[in-house]
Amino acid sequence: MSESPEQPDRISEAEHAVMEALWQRSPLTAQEVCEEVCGPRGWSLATVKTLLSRLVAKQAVETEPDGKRFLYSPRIARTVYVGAESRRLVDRLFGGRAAPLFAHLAQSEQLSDDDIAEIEALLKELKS
Amino acid sequence: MSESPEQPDRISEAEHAVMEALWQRSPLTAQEVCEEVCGPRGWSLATVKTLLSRLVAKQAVETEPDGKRFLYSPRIARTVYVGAESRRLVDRLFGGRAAPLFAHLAQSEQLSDDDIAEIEALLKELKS
DNA sequence: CTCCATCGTCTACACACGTAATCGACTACG
DNA sequence: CGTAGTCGATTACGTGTGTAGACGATGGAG
Repeated sequence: MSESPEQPDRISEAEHAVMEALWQRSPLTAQEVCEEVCGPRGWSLATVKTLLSRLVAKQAVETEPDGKRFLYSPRIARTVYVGAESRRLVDRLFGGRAAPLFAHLAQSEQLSDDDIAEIEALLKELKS
Repeated sequence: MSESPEQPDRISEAEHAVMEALWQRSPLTAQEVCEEVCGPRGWSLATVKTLLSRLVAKQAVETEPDGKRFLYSPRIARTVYVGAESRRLVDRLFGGRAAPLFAHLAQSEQLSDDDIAEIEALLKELKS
């Protein structure tokens, strides 16, 4: 069989920071991405360029030529990424069930009153 | 100052599998850990030995001599590990707020009816 | 006492990741 | 037209990780 499943390469932590910038606004040049992330993470432009290349190789980002440079845009939606990562965590730590995760967050007091209110509202909505 | 903060080394994915075995039952010998995990992951005993050493180095596992071999036990509680990992995810993907995670799970239909019922019960409890 | 099975330790090696310098091509200014 | 700046591509290098073989000590069987 053709190697279709193509389990998409994982996006690393550093790469994720770059993705966030692109999810916020795109397309961006490498320069612009750097303006977003180099400060907070203390990176050089070279680092961002490397990360962008790797993301392109991983097919997580696509390029569009613009004169002599490239414009970069995400090729995978943030929701998809976030969903996959959440699922990974839930699978790995909670046997695939979301309720124990919730229970854990609740018990360890990582839920604020606002969170609880918000979740209640969501629940109500879900039941209708 | 003495190097107290000692941000504990991260436990890698493979190491985590070993931890799960120890959390389920401990103390165990390397041999016994292997009986638990080597099959499913297709590992050799040597691999488990390496992972156990690294976990000892990371102070995530402690040893107790038993004749010529060691018995291994977890040094960090599963709840602590799970809490830290959950927090990491929530911080990285949802700006530290748990409600959006919940919303995401709900929207992507990763919540079963059972989950919802269970969470409702938890909520009721939280409010009392 | 001798030898073998077994234990933990050491060493190994390829690949991913974080981080960056360098290089050859090209463009825009003078 | 030449040259300085900028761009992506290539190369680099240390560390962590996945995976495991080799080795020296040692305890138990005979």
